[in-house]
Amino acid sequence: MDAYEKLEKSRKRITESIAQNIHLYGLPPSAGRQFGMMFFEDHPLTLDDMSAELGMSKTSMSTSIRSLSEAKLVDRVWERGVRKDLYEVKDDWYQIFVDMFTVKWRRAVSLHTAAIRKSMAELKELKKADDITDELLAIIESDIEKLLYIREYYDWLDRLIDAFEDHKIFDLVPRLEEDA
Amino acid sequence: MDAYEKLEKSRKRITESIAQNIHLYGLPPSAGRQFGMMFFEDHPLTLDDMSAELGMSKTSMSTSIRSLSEAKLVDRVWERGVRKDLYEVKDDWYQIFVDMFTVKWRRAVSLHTAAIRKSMAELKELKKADDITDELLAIIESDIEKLLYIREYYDWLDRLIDAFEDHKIFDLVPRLEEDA
DNA sequence: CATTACGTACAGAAAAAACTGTACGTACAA
DNA sequence: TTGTACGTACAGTTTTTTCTGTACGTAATG
Repeated sequence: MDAYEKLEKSRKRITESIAQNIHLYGLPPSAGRQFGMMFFEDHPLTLDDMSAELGMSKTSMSTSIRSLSEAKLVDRVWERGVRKDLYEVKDDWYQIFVDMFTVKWRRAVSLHTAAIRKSMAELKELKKADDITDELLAIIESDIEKLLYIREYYDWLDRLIDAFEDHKIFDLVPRLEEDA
Repeated sequence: MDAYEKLEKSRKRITESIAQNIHLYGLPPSAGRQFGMMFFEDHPLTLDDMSAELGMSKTSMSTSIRSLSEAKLVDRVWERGVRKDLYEVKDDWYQIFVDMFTVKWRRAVSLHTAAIRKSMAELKELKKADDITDELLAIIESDIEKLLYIREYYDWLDRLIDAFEDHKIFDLVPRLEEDA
């Protein structure tokens, strides 16, 4: 094995490690491979570059780069005189984490909150109905209690997301461990 | 639609909302449905109960309850005189979030860190070889820089996980919003 | 001891997700 | 205007995941 192959092997291990864990970002392994490969390239790549490098179809590159882009792991960049779309990985992994966390959980909180609001309204309406037995009323009250609890939880989650988004999290857990 | 159906509809909305978002916990929608259903039941359930309630096979219940258990969303409980396994959802959603976060990311950090250590050692070894061109050496140095960066990032992530695990996160983002 | 109830391993079926090639719309170039 | 290069929508295929039914090991019961 020559030096170049050894280098490739070293890179491949890291890339595969990323590929195996990218599901934490809601992305398939191939997107992780794409990200890893781009991470070791020091310049923006076109879809054709990626296609050639990974031996996958351009269509796949197109769809997965969109996923990577929506999860904010890559940026589209412009270069004078280049007609093709160019992409590069973001270089701030802390910010990548924050963005992923924010995007993914904000959406979840939003969907859940909407569902809770609707169901809560229905239950309160139902409570007023006059054909309600005491037994059923107790269940309704119990469900309302549960919804109040999870609404409170989602409020906490929302504030947690804020703490990431506005970087307050770095006050609690500093980026750099300054050694003496 | 009678009152009971209305109640079911209200519950179903919440349960479906959970099912659609449980992928954030690395679980399939059906596990979310299972969790949601159990959330509204006020007593522990057997696999047969779940099977009947969700209209799915007992085998499926068994496998998905294991996933829910590993992700620490449910607990197995014991009841005198009951031979069947009983499960109930954890009632502390804040702790559920913390556990999921901890379990999922700790594993990722561990795997990544191991990969980085290996590749780093290889690269340092490779640097010493005498058949290395200046060009290749520059690439190796560059890769080492990159690995140093992500190692630092994973160290931060590890400390972030600590902050969740030991509940310091609740100092930054308090559980209860105490209003005046 | 035999019997019964229970959970799950395993293999196959069904469903979902990822990937590919073709075809088309758009935009720049000549 | 015509031609060319590009990205992606879409339909079909492959791969992966999820779900089911059968069969078996284990433990409690009589």
